[in-house]
Amino acid sequence: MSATEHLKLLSTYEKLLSHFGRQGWWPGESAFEVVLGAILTQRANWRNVEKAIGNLKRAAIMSPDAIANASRRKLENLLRPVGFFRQKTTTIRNFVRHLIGHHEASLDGLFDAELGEVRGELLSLKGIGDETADSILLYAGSKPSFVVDAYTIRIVNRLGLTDSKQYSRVKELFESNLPKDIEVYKEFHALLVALGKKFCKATPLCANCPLLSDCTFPRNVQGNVHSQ
DNA sequence: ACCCAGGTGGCCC
DNA sequence: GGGCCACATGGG
Repeated sequence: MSATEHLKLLSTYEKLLSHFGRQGWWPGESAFEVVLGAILTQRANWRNVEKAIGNLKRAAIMSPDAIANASRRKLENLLRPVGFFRQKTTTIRNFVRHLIGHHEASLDGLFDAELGEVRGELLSLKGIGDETADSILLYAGSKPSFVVDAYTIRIVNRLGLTDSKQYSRVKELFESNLPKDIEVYKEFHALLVALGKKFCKATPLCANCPLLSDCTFPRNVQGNVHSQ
């Protein structure tokens, strides 16, 4: 990546921060709740994730042990609002069983290893892929692992920073061009999601987009309201 | 009646 | 590596 593009990435962060303000991610009262949210939000609206987490809290099932002791059917019913609830129930049960079996039910125990090692451990659990692993590492474990999502890829593609759609490539783009700062990683990802939700859908709503002048997305296509 | 949401894994070539 | 599919609920 050229020096110009390096600066473009940094200025993108500054522009998003001044436009949207601090996002303060991840929403959640505890590290364990962040882990659950990271799994539950896979291809799901956050509103529905909040419902499911509310269901767990009301049922007093918010610890690794409580989840391990709950029946599959009980969990599935509580998690129903997020969609893909059978898969996510399996993933969450696998996660807490791993935590109990290998780390005495302690998240600190899980995170008490090198980033790459913990990442590999998370990825070995079925249902936890790149984005979920990185969300857990960054927002629950405070480890410097940049989180890439569909919006992130779409946005850097449209900014002309890369044409790659590969998770690992885009992650590397951010990690090799940003200061290795947990707060920057946390905030940048949250800001990209804020931008994505508001302006960078499949059919973009470009009017008032704070990055309009940096965008290389083809103009004058149907649905694209880039100003002439 | 559509379309989409802060993905993942399996299978195919 | 890329393309396609199932997984499932709820809001616009």
